[in-house]
Amino acid sequence: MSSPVSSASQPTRAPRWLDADEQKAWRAWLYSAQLLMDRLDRDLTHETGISHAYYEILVALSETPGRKLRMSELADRLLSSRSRLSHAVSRLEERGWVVRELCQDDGRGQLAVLTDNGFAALEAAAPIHVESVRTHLFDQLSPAQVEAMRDLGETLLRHLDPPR
Amino acid sequence: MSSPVSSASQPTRAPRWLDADEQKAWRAWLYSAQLLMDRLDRDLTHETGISHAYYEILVALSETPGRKLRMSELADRLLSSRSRLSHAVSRLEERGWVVRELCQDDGRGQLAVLTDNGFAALEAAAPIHVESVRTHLFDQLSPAQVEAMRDLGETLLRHLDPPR
DNA sequence: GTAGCGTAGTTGAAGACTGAACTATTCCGC
DNA sequence: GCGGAATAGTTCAGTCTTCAACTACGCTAC
Repeated sequence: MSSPVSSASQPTRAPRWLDADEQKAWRAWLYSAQLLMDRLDRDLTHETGISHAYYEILVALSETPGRKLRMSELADRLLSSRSRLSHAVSRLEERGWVVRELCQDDGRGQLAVLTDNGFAALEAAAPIHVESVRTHLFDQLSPAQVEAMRDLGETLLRHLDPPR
Repeated sequence: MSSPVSSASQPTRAPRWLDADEQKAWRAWLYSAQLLMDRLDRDLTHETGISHAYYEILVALSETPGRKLRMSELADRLLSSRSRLSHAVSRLEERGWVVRELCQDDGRGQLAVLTDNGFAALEAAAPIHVESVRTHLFDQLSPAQVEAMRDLGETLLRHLDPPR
């Protein structure tokens, strides 16, 4: 924004404030989302030493043929900035869970490759994480609520991250 | 966790893996939540210079009689750690939007008080933020979806943050 | 072939978050 | 009153994220 002054030529539209119901819905969604993400990350970090951010990187690599991905492709899949991913991969390299490899077809490219140690760490962590997701999410919801969650998520995704 | 070895006395239960539908629902929720929060924070930060975290502090204070709250009370309302809040309030103090005040009834206590400048900053930011929430959330959803969102949020809140 | 532009990825500095350690005050039982 | 436990809040060090600057390579047209 910039000028809070409302002028005749470009009148400031009246804000479309949220009504009480919308407030309630928004707050409930926001707080539950924060608490859930926080809880899942804490469970995972405390029980396995792997943060959820790192876990997602390992998962993405493990699901790929050859267990390797271009840095930019990986960043896109994880909704991460390239910078963030680059830092994170460096840390995972220090742990010996990932190595970087030059990309054959493109001299600019780098591949992040999951090591056997990295895969083993993921295998150990996965049951812990899935149990946590069950406990704090699916066990709390009816099948209809799960369906609603999916519908909601997909609707928002179509707007926020339209399929390219 | 600790030992990945399954013993006879304490057999490792088979992980309750997510099926394809659950995966889809979970991913859709997770990604949409990340994208939405990210988007709202960016809109607000770029257009007003106030991060969503700071904004929430200002809102909480503004809604309170006297526009002041105990640090711990504020932290609880915002689902924030005391440490995080303490840092954030220090930054807000540097901006002149909040001041700390000694608590009369409790010598250990501190009050965070919203200044007039802080209130003005909030007044300027609020229309921007509400428009952003409308655009990226409510404008995308049907009334039924809004209701489902609220139901979902409240259900999870009862589990994650049971009313004391 | 080479200039210019776009893309891939890394780096560094600054801000923000976390958990643990620390100070100061209050509460409670005796 | 007083010693010990609990509470309120801050601080520190370490980690993570962001943004902008930077290097390096590829692509296109001349």
